[in-house]
Amino acid sequence: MRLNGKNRFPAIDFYRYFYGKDCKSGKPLNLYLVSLAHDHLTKIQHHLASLDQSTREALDDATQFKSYKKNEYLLLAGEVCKSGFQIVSGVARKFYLNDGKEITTELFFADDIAVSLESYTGQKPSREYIQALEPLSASITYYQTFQELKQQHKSLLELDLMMTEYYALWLEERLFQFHTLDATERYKLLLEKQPHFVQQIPLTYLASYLGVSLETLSRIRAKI
Amino acid sequence: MRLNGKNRFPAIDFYRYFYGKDCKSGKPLNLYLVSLAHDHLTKIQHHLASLDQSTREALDDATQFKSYKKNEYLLLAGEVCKSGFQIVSGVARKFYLNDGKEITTELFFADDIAVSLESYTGQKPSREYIQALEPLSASITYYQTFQELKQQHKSLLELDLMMTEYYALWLEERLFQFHTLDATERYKLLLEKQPHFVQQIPLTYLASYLGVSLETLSRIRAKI
DNA sequence: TATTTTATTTGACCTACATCAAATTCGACT
DNA sequence: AGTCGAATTTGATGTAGGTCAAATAAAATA
Repeated sequence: MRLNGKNRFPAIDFYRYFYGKDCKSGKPLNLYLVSLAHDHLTKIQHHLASLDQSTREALDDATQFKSYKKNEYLLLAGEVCKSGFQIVSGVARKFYLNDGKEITTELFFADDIAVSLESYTGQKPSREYIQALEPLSASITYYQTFQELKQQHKSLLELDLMMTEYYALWLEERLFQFHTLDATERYKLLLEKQPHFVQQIPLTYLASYLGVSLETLSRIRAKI
Repeated sequence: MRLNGKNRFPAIDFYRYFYGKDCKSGKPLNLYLVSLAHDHLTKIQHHLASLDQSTREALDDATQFKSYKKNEYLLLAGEVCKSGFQIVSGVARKFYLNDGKEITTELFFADDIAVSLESYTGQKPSREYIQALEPLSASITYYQTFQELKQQHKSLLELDLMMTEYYALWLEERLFQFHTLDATERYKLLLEKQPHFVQQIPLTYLASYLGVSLETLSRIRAKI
């Protein structure tokens, strides 16, 4: 699949976690990442822009489109995550089951790449589900193929490293937020920095993603 | 610095996050990683073992030892994390300040590699501190040097990717635990799987690492 | 060994948030 | 428009764990 010249593996949501200040006090927050993630994404963009022609073509040729209906699963727990899904359009979520309850850990929008890292990197059964929340189309790159491509094109190996670093930074940021912000602050931050999350994601999933109960999130919204 | 043949960049604590069951019920836990991290470390070990001679020597030559006194900082907030620290002996912690309070995010033992990822990968001022908790010696590899080595030796680029993946998996596991276990369960798990943490780390830091107050941890210990 | 300092425990109280349950609003479909 | 089911809100109540303060215990230093 080719997108003639248009960057692939690009944005991973450019605005995600580009936070600058504490939403409670309004004063600069002692924030872990602040603009870090932003810089890191810029780095990735640059890297992508400077991929040589043959690499880009090899990469494009290795991918294919696939469409999913609303609520359809891109990945089921128990399956091996044999490919990475770059969202072309639509919205998806990643979640796991604990004690019979779904815990949503990540939300995916256009350009984001959805994988279950543990399953993908180890090629073992996933404990996570990836589910389309609305009709969705994704460009798919198979693990096996990408592994081979990385051997042939060092720049793709570098790309993989950068994206993994980015994910790790994102996880650090998430941990940071859970440790330092209360539910209201987390919601306000989301509202400020990723308003599309709030607009497009059903409350249940949003609450789970923010680590609060549905009822509490509802009260928070009423209060603000 | 050479360690004639002995693997470097190795363990990162082989037993870390190799959990199999729920400490509350004793029944198998719907656990995210279970043996995943273990497998991933095995993969890293294999990769290390199969580095070719020239690569290993280049790597060894690029490192040097450094010793730190108790409470001395390997990295201060505000500084750029210009190197990775592989602990040879001693114990260290990573923490940041929030609202004047220290939040400990990671504990390092022999063979672990201590860095501030955001600072290291972006070569920008760190928001985290890394501090020796007792007399410590570390083998140091400079960022700049390692970047160059990665260009010359693809296997080191692959190594970096694997280690970053490992760190991301570790972060996922940590998030998982915070979402699914209460303070007592987290402590019990730590006690079961990483007893050396409990033995060697002062309670204050341990509490912070577990995300509870000092007093609560003290009560948990009294209760068990 | 006595004395100060630091680490840990214990107690009393409080708050953010969960849980359960009922009410309401919103949408989809006939 | 009217009906059914799902999503969201609102209410009442419970609790894990935080905070502040005081009491020990342990460690360091004179």
